[in-house]
Parts: sequence; structure tokens; C-alpha cells
Amino acid sequence: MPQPFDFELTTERFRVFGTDLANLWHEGGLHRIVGGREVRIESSLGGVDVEPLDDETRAVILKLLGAEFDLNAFAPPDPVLTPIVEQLRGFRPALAPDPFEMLVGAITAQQISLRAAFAVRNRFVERFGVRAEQAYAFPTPERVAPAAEEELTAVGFSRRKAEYVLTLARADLDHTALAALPDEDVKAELIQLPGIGEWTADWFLARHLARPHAWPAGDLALRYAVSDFYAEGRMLTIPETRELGTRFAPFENLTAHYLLVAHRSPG
DNA sequence: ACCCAGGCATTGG
DNA sequence: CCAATGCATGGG
Repeated sequence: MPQPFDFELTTERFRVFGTDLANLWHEGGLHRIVGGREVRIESSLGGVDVEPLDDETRAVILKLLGAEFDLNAFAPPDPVLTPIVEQLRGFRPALAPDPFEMLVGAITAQQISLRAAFAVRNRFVERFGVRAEQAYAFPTPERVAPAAEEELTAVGFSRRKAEYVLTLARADLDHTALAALPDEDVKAELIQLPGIGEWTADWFLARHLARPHAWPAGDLALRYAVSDFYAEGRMLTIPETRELGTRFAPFENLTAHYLLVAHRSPG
């Protein structure tokens, strides 16, 4: 793992909103299924300790823990961000290595609290995923595609969201081609799918593709954070938040994550 | 019993 | 083009 890296800060996300059965915090380590096998990731001397791993598994773990972010180039551009970046030194935004997991996860989180979203998501994972030891493999599109809409509403999705998830599971997206497109083209492609709006597409860019300029201006928590840090608490509109984000180029993605963490962990 | 929470699509002006 | 509305669950 490139330095700097703070394991506790990077994995905070998997503890603070409750349990995530597919990225399970268990007895001080992070458990995830990679290639059908459960991997336990622990902190060790500021690095990451994992069992002997094949190259593909290693690549997934590195992606999960945000290895591709260029923290050394991330220089805070203003007095607001300077102490935040210093205090959160080594924080790498955790990513969703699997695009289907990212999109379904975003759909669960639309409109409702993250606690509620994780409750629904975990029931979905239990119902359609496969358990290894402690953790579950996040459901694959193939396992979800044949489901009936009622099986999805049964785990807590609204009827509308159940349709979105089923459409997505049956969509047969070319994620390799998608990943080769520039940011705006990725968004344009994704937004054509029902249930995927700009917010979801922005988070896909940010937390799956790790695009440096991704900036989920529609995100309520990010709007609160930006409003408190940069507008003296006056709630900024989505367009205002989007415009303000441009000053952080080319580190909008990292900035969004740092502001979010700083805002929910004051002091 | 409300109200809000890391949206989105649909409908009506 | 913008405003209003319904949706699911969980915590306050």
C-alpha cells in the first residue's frame, strides 16, 4: 500500500453507519469475499497485513482501500482544508471494487438514511449473496436477475427501487468499456438506466472508478459539510455546491471525502 | 404519531 | 422549464 495510509481512518466507513455484511468489520479486521474466498485485512505497522494472496486478490484489496488515490499530490488549497487534511493524514477513501455493488448500494441509499440503507442492503445481501465464513459475497447480477419483484420488496426495497435493481441485474453492462470513458460520458451512459440519476452516477465515478474530479454535489451530507465549512452554515443549493467544488480541482473526489469525514467526526 | 434521512421518476403547471 | 408528490426503513 502506498504511503501515507491510515487503516483506521480508511475503514471508518465500514463501522460508523452500522454493519455491512459484504465488507464486514469483525474483531478488528475487515472481511470481504474476493474470488470466492474470504479475506481478512488487518492493520500492521501502518501497512496492510493480508494472507498470501494472488495478484488479482491483491489488486481488489488495494482498490478497496483506496490505493490509487494520489495523497502525496493532494495539497490543501485553503485554510479550511489545511487542518482537515493534516488531521486525517493517511485517510484513503474506501472504494467499491464491484460496480454492481456500487450501483445497488447507491440505490439503497437514495433518499433514506444510511442506517436504514444498510439495513435494507444487508437483508438483500443475506437473501441473494453467498456466505463464506463471517462475511457474504455481495450478490452478483446473475443471482439477482431471475428474482421476482416481490423478493426485493420483501427485503425492504420500495417497489420502484425493486424495479431499478432488477433492471440493473438484467442490464448486461460493459463495465470495461464504461471505465474507459471520460467522466461525463460515464454519467451520460449510467443516467439512461432507470433509477440512476446524477447523484448515483457521481458516486459511481467517485467510489468505484476513483475519478479525481468526481464531486457528488447533489449529496445531502456533502451539501451540509460544504455549507458548514464554506458558507457559514447557509444551506447551499446543488448548483452552488457543484460550482464551489471546482476550486478543488483536480482533487474534488478526495476533497469531498475529507470534508464528509471531517464533518461527521468534528474535533 | 410524527419528521427527516448521503434521490428519483412521474405528473401537472 | 420548475414545483409538487410518493416511496421504503430506521432513528430521534
